Amino acid sequence: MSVQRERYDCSALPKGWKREEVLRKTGLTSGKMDVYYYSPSGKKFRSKPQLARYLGDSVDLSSFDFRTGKVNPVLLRKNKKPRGTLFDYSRGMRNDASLVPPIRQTASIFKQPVTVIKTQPSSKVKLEIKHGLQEKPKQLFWEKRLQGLQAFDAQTEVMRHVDLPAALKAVGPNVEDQTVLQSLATALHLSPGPITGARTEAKQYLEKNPGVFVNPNQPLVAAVQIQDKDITQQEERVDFARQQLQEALKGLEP
DNA sequence: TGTCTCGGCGG
DNA sequence: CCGCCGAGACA
Repeated sequence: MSVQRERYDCSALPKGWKREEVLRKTGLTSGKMDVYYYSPSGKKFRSKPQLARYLGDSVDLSSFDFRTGKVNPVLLRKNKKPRGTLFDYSRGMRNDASLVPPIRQTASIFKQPVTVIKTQPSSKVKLEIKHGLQEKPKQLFWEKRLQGLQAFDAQTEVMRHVDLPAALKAVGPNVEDQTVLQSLATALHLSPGPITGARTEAKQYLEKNPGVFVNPNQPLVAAVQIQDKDITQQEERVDFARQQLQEALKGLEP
């Protein structure tokens, strides 16, 4: 009497997974089809979210149509990677709040971030609402939160700390060399503008009043003067690296 | 207690 | 309209 109780293989899913269709026979929703999936171990799944939670990222379900059980190349076209990109650098990246500069916190009653500017003489409060890209406020010395993080290689061995070139001097209270490096690397990675380092002419005031003398958009490193000597030195390094690469490629020839 | 089934909420 | 899930019915 009860129709279609059979579970069929589902080609879009790994081996062993079964798909089942159950027709509703009575009630207001009579005629509606319910679709279920069964894992190789027999666990029943009644929705795509439930399936996705179970499979994690072992199976990409972004183009999987739960209802039909097939891969649907069209329709779910939203999550397309931009073309021309060889690697998706965001894949596998940790969503680690400690690595992200502080973002603007806004009470949920507001529709968008609001900047309050107090004008000096009149002491009148002016509201400025910005549109488009918001400038993220940065906490002073926020890079110090990177302190103590260690890099691991593929074999999960801790990588040796890198020695800082003598020309790179830390700025700020109790900033270690490794923090300078982390701060610098982060700035190169995140900052849209040039990295010049912090101003140093006011170093004696800086630790007393960082709010005035520190530019939070720059890494915690003193401004560096690039000289011709540095440029030629770097050119030599690049030259050397290219030669080594050439040698290595020769070794790969058949 | 576990499974089956339909209702119904919210997108 | 439909995906998803709660919960009643039933064993």
